[in-house]
Amino acid sequence: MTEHPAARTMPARTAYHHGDLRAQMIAAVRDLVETHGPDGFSVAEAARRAGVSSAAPYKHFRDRAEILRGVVGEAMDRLRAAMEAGAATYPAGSVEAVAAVGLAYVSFARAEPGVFRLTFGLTEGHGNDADLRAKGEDDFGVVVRCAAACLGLPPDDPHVQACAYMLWSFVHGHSFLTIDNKRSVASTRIDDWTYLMTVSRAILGQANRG
Amino acid sequence: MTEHPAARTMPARTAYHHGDLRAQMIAAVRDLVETHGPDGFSVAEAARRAGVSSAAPYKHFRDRAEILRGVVGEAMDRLRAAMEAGAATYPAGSVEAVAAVGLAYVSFARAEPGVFRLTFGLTEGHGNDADLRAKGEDDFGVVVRCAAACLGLPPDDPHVQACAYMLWSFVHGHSFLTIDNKRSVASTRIDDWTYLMTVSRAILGQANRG
DNA sequence: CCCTAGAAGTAAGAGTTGCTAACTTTACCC
DNA sequence: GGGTAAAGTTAGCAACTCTTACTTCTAGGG
Repeated sequence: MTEHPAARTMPARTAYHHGDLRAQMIAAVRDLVETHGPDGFSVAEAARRAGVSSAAPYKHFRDRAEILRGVVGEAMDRLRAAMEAGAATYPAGSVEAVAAVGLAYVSFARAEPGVFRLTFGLTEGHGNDADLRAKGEDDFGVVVRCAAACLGLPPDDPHVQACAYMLWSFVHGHSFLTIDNKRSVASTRIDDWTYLMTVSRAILGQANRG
Repeated sequence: MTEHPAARTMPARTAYHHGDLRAQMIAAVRDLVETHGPDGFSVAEAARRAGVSSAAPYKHFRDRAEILRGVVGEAMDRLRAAMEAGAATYPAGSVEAVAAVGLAYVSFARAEPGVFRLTFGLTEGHGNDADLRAKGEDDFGVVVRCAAACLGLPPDDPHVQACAYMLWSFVHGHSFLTIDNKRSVASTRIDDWTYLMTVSRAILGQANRG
């Protein structure tokens, strides 16, 4: 799916065995993370699934952590795409568009809890990675733009930034509690959409109507 | 600190070498998790730090996961204590008390990001653990009671539950984004206390003044 | 068309880890 | 004191990460 830097230096698709082990490794790891949890994967097992020796991946990744970074980067791309798609289903500037972005976020977490947890949980090694940081800002940018459109303010307005951050932490927390099953602790069964609409309205309205 | 079940079956403090390897293991793992990240610990290294052979821990824990569960359980106890202490610094029923609970939560995450991440991130193996589940409900109970007092409603009121859940997901998300350094993505530098007060007021006020 | 550089793979191995099995040491209780 | 059981030890297996040295395939220039 995503085009990787390696595609530049490589004739793409015409190599020793696969020609595209990097992408296949990422896919395999994504699968493993999803089925066995974020730490329940091994590069050995992923290599096995890709049909190569356990040393082969090290021609494409420096170490285990870099493989994870690859998975996370790809996930962040997909998350952003999902958020943008969500926003696009409602008129720009509407509260619904904001809520839809949140729904896309939560849906992603629910659909791929392992990858989601990995993406936001394993920031030990790759927290300083410039590439991932940029992707993170891109993701946040979607929220910011929606909030800005809704509030009728420029995206760099401090109020917009504050609102976007609030929305993000809300949705992020909700996502985590959902996949951690902590949600059932509260005796209420809240519908995602109405929940997100309520929250979005509360946060955005607060600045608007004041 | 915390009294463990093992203390019952054991003469406590008068054994082979330590008499309390279980607690020392938990402490060692907590340290390792804090310094090397949630997956950057090994039971071998923890045992080494405790001054015992790498097989010794298995007399007290079934496996690696159970050690983690021990650390998480202890952390949840401390988190609850911190939240209760926070609430107690303001008059019962005040919005400040609610915000203080949130501040305790965020402070805990900031002080022990590794343990915090472990507590809420590693729900793969021990998500079904009854003990941890109970502790999680206890933690949530603090929020519920504060919200109930603030709203002047019984704790089992659906509205209280919904508000408490909202508050929790908000604070939870904020905590995670904070320790993930995602916070600096937003160009605003928000003070924790005013942030939490704003949020608490918004969520609780919404039902109150309507 | 060959031949060479280098990318992409393999096999073998060092070192660490999780966990088990079998044994030993210690403390308590009668 | 002797028996019992908890709490520790050593030894060892299988698996994993990552390295080194070797092989194989492909692309591209002369």
